[in-house]
Amino acid sequence: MTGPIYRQIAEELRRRIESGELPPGSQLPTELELREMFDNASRNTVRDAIRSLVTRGLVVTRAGQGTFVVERMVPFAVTMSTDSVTGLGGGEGVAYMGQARAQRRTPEATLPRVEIQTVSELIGRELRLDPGAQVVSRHQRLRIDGKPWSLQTSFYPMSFVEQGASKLVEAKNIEPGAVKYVGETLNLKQVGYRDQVLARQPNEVESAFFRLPDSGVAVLESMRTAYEAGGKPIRCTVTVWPADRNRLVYNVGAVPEEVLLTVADDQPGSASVSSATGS
Amino acid sequence: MTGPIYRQIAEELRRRIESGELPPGSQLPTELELREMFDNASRNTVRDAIRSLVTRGLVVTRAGQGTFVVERMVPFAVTMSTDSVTGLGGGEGVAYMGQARAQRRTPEATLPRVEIQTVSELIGRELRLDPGAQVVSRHQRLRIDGKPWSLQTSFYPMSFVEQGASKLVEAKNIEPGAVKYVGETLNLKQVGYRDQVLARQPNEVESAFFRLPDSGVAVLESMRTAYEAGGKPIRCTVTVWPADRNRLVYNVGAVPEEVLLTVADDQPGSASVSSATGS
DNA sequence: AACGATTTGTTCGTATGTATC
DNA sequence: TGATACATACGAACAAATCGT
Repeated sequence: MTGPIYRQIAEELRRRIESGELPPGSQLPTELELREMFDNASRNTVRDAIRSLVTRGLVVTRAGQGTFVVERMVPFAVTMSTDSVTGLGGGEGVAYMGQARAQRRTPEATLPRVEIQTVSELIGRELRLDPGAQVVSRHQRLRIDGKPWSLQTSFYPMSFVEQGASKLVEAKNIEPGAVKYVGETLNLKQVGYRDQVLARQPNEVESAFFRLPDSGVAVLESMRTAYEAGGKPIRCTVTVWPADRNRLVYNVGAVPEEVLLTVADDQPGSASVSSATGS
Repeated sequence: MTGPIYRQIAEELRRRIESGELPPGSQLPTELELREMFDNASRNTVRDAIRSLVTRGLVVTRAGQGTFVVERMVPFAVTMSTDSVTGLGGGEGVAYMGQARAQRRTPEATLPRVEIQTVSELIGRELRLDPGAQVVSRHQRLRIDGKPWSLQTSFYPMSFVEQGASKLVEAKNIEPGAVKYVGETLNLKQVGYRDQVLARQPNEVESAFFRLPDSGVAVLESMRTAYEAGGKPIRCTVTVWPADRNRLVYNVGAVPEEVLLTVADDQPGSASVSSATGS
């Protein structure tokens, strides 16, 4: 056919996977078997083909065992906003909102690791602080059913601590919720927030914590900046999830209640695949 | 050190890139030069190291030219929701909202490619249609400044057409906006929507349209389901963007106006990198 | 616990093709 | 046209992980 050999092999395997001939969880032929199947191509050529499937997230390789079609777990729906039902006017721990909605699963968080840092350029712009200003960062690792789920870091202006919100620098959970605590202590009420959502490749720390394979799985990152009534930013929270088992849900305006309780249980990409077919 | 040679080489190169010693756009040493730099490792070993950097999105290779540190373009902020300023109670083309906000850039869309399909399981669940029901799909490709930007497909129940919204099956832009047209024709008013955001590896069509490299760049997908006052879904829109040059912005509640107009111009991952450092 | 068989992972050498300048 | 640089392909050997005996 056309194109390099490793690509032809990869395409053929992809066809068999997507047709269901190689169902999720099943083992691919070994590299030696694939060699024979494809005109005695070199083992390295077969491995190039497999590598391209790994990068696309279609298969995983396990040393000593074989190569397997990925079994996607049920994606977890993280509710990021709900106008109608919850009516979250101001108070509660916005950063924990999604976690609290863990349907039928039990979330747990490590104690926060608290640091006082010179603000980065990025966070400084969000919190509208001068370069060189100090911020409190509170970092947590969250798990669901014991499995790593998200990494989260919240940044507050150090001035909040000086003005009396001293619990911010304690490495303990702030019980009524950090936003509520800051609101009560400093008389600041959260009236809105802005989420910036992006996807990127994981860094080393994230790969290790989430136990991600060498490649193929991106992470979703949300940077949430919360504002008080005067329009001043109160805090900035950066949360990172592995993209293969999470989706972020934003409800805007009136959304039927039964939909709000729905758990997403489909395969990602299905919609666009069908829509994009046939240039 | 520890670990395989190609990993050591990759780590060393990554260090030089992130320290600024190899700034964005600069050329890496050639494979032969890298061979000499790293204890006369095999050229294949050097290539393995570079490949891992490509997969992480740190460098790109160009045949005949060399390997270069990636230059990220300014990420485009796609506004997905604004409660306060725009006050989008119901009408306007929700799916085009983000595009209309193209700051200082000129968006253009292809004419819609219209198809009548049997509904997929995924879309059927969103639109609450029975299996086997028919839907109208309207597919568009959007560009900004002539460069590919997003792929978008909207699905409507075929019953809408039978009830009089005949423009839905015409391969032309619906001028007042499709949602408005449906609303006026069928007396349905959009009162809310639900966005599901995920990230995944691009499929073939997407890779081709967005001209994505073989690996390293994920796509962001948003599936937006719009609801009318009775709680019935009106339409479902799936939009896909390349993740390396877009971020989705959700404004909830009161967000200061000057923030709404801000263009994001930072590097992704900066926030979490600093926060995650030091386990 | 030890061993062998199987399977993927790493590393090397070499040759040739293709893109770019 | 030639030189340079990455892309593809092959063969070979040994390492490391896994599993069953």
